[in-house]
Amino acid sequence: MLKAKKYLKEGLIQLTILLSLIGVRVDLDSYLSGYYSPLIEINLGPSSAYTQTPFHNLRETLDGYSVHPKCPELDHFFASRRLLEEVRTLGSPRFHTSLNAWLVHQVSPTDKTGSGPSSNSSSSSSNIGNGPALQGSEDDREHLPDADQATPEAEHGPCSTGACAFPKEENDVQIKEEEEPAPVTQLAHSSTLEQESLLGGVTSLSDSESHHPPTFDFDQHWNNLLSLSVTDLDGLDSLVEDNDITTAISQDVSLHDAMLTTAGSFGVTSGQGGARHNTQERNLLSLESCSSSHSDVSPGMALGLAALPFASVCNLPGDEPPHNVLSDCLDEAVFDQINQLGLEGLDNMDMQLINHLENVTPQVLEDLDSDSGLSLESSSGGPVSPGVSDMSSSSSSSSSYYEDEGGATGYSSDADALPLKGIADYTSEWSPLDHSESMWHDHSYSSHTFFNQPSVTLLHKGIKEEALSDIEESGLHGQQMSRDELRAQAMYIPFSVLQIVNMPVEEFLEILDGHGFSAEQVTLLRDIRRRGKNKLAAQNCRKRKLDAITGLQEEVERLQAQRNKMMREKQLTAKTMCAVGHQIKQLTRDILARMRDDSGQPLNPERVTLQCGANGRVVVQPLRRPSVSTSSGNKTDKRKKEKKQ
DNA sequence: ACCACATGTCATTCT
DNA sequence: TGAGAATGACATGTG
Repeated sequence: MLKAKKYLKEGLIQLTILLSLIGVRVDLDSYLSGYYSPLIEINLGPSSAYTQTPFHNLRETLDGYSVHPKCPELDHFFASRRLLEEVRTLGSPRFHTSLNAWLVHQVSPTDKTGSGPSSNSSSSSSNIGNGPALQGSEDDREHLPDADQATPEAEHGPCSTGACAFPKEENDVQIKEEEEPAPVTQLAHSSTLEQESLLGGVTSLSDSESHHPPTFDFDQHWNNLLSLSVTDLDGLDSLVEDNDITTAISQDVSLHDAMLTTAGSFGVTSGQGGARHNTQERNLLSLESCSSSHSDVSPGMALGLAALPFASVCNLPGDEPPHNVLSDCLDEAVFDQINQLGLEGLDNMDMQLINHLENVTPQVLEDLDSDSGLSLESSSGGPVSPGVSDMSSSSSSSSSYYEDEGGATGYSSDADALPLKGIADYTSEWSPLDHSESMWHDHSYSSHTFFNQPSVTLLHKGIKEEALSDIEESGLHGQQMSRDELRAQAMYIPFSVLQIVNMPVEEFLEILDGHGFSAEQVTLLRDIRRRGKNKLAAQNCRKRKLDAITGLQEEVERLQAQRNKMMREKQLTAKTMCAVGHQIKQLTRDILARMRDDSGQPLNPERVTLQCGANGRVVVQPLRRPSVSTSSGNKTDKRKKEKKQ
């Protein structure tokens, strides 16, 4: 019954489309709002049609669910999605691809045998080689009672009808991913062909008997469009695990449920459940670890958003339940559409995605989080190392050694990865560790080689201040170590400068109080920390200053360009006005030359002129002599001046 | 030697 | 009230 209802709606939609092609608008909102709600009209002129909620409308919904308003990735994501939708509608003005999402249910599970409907690569063939695309829909509409029988037939693959010219579609999803860089051009191409085929379909509706069995040309056509939608929804399609089309249709599983049930097990085929699920959850831990405050984002969601342009996951509010963050904000209709996508090769795609995520290094994730261009805080290990988590977790402070706020916000090094207990467990070892990418830009005081050493043995207590001065004066160590490093060594402070600077203030205060440091050592520790913080602050400040200068320069250029443009427009307008004035004058002369006064003499253009009134009437008016008027005016002015005097 | 630039440091103010 | 961020000014090293 549900299938029949769907096919009835399909027929209605297709009828609506047909009617829209001839300029008749049909409001299916009330009809379909229960299933495809809400419907949104896209006014595309004479062929406007009602369509289902476009995905980009989720932006507002997401706003309602407190998605971080400053998330640039999200902005980019929705902006690009909106643009893509606009391009799609431009290229295919008669349909909105979202409308066709549920038609993909006719994709057969037996498509693995090579007869399945192509979601993307078959677009050209189906558009070119096959006749009117609407023919299939017409047949579909005529065979609505046979919809249940038609579905299994469709499951045997549309290529059985001869409509598919690309029989090998086992990895259509992968192909989709590979061809993703050129969706717009492909879309434009397919859209043009689509229009042609649609027009052909309109003209050939009457002779439907001579055409192929139902739906497949049309379905492939829809699938072509849908494949783009699916490409757009690549962050979601991995959440659909059911390949069985009939199951997808009959069970009516919402994506909401799919997200919850397949969270972390995206793409896992039924029956494999457990272990793989855990494995993928583990895989996602690295993704989640990019921000500890977001650790409660569900793996499924994380993966789904990982497909977004570098995952706005990290900016999602961590205190939001996962389904509240995404699934609640997704339209129910979108869920239905996506749920019903019988996507072949989804497992393959998911595994690729998983592998891709596994290959994402913490450094990459850190780069995604950090918007700073400074190299000082980018370490080889990155802040997303487990050590950081350990440290921050072991720390009683809420802050971390690495403050991920963008810019030069912290001394970043592998020393940060040391658990604090390990730091506290000092005896005679320094542990600056690998600072190959550390913040030490001070070419005057330090060099990277010092930090490349895995560990530097602390100078033992026998070394005196003189030794320090000797070291400082000596070329080698004096060049390799910063002043504060030397001072710290000289004062037997068992912490590296990085540790001193980056540790939370609570830890720092505990160390100052609890380790029996002398007053000089405490002062030095405070100075080292202050200088280190200030060094970073200075670097940030300079970066901001440069950015501000750059921004101002760009604005100056923009304003100059705008000024030049306006100047050109002004000149052009002046020229136009001059030409128009000249034309008017010439026309006036012509007209006056053909007119006669009461005595039958032609009007003198020197004495009269034509005036166009506000009501459109043109009258002849005597022309004032400017010399007379000005002279009289001057006389009156002179009189006024005399009166005043 | 001079200059431009990068970077560190200090002092100060503000949050 | 202290920590830290921000920033101007100065010092220093480098090319």
